[in-house]
Amino acid sequence: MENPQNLRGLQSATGACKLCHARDKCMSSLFGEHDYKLFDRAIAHRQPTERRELIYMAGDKLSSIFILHSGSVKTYVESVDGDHQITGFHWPGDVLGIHGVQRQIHTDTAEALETSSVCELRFDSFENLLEAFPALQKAICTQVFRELDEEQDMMMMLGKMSAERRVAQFLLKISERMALHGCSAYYLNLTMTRHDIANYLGLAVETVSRLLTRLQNVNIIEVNRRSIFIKDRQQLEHIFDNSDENQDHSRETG
Amino acid sequence: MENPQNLRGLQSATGACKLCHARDKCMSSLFGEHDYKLFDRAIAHRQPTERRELIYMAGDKLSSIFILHSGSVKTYVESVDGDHQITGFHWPGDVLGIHGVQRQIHTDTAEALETSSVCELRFDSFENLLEAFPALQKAICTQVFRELDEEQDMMMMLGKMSAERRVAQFLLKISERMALHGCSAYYLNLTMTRHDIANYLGLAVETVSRLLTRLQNVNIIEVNRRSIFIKDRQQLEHIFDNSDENQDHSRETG
DNA sequence: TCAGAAAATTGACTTGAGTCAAACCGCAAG
DNA sequence: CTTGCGGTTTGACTCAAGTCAATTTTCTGA
Repeated sequence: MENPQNLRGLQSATGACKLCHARDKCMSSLFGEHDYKLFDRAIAHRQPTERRELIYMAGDKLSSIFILHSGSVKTYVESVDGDHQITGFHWPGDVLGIHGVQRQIHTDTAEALETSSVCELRFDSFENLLEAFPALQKAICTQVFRELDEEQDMMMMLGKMSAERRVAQFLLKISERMALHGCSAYYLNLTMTRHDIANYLGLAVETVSRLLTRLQNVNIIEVNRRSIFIKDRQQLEHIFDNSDENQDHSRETG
Repeated sequence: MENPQNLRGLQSATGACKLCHARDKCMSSLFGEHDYKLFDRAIAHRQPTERRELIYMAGDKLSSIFILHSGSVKTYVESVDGDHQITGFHWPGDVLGIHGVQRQIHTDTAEALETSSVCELRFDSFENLLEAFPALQKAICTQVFRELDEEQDMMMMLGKMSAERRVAQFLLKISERMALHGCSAYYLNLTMTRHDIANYLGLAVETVSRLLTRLQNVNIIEVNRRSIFIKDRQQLEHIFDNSDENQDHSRETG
């Protein structure tokens, strides 16, 4: 197996991190000057991944983690019967593959939603990786705990929220995320299909479609296929946290 | 702040781990002879926690993690509007509080379902804790990644499964867990209310109740309040993974 | 030992969201 | 420019699961 310090292939990215547009969102920014160079050297760039192509697959041996450089990605887990649940959408700076890092087997599958590129951080064992990059420990920890938090939010959503509320939350989440990237928080350009959204939110496609048009009819958003313009963010937030004052206790609260 | 090596209070547990009945399920068992003694010394026993009492609360400063020694516990997260989602039920050997360990703030609340006791592992910072107990790093990692996996399963359940399937899965999960503890895998003695179960599964109490009686009527289980006897495990598994061959694609699969 | 509260069950009724089916739109390949 | 296909929307209808309400059972504490 390779050593993190080794360069890998022709496309190794020495110095590339310094120029990377996503640098401030990437964990590379957490390294000091010295470690940073090491890190930069250990990173390899892959050929861009096309829409529908997989970056890795559940069950695969895990020998790298990936940092999304550009594009967008969905991750999902599969159940026995071929059904699957999308567990997250990802944007530049996000780390992919962390989930399986300890058992060295991917537990989820990562699929590009559009042409995307990832930086690959190879290692032969998790322990060695952390030894080679002590600064990485904190970064990975942060990432893992963030995922735990996100999954908790998700459970709350899937267990307790009405369809309308889910859609509102979804739009708000994307909006916030876009803002983080210096993109408009109001003009969203979705890269996932309605199917993906529906699956992620635990709804039927038709329901998502209907709710989007309903939100359009009451002048909260403007929908045009994959583009969504948020006209009245306040109302959207209101739907998210009040959900119209009824339906609130529609499910058991323990 | 205290140091992990310091004993804490009169109830410090020197040697107690060696005698603990839950030892083989506890992370103390991961330590070698030397580290083990240190660990044992750093652990303090608390007064037993009564039913409905909290072990810790979301938002509290986190200065310990807890290992459940006896009894059972539920953890839940709260949303803005006072609603909450139960994120897990816990049994002896389980580690509680890991979730907030990095930010040093509890993100969930742990409440005893019956008189329970926990072992407390105090520390002033996560880093110091790991320094003091290098062996702990792996144990905590394992725990964290297990939680990630469990939350993924949970998302799958909440997003995709019919009510009947959820209940079947719930019973099977409890059954497996009981078996791990040397208890019967067939005779379950639940410590949580129907409300708790309903909340956990994202259903209404009435639905849970009805499904349990339905399963009883078709002779798969026998229900008597909190006691459930699994008469036909195979059928139960069948419900879980086939869910009657219909309803399978009731929700979008992306 | 008894009263009141909490938990659990059951029935009747409602409804949010799913299913089925048809039509529509827009891009990409020929 | 046409055709096809994947993705999206819309309408009509159904049903799983929720709500409301009443009753029973069990627990708790004075």
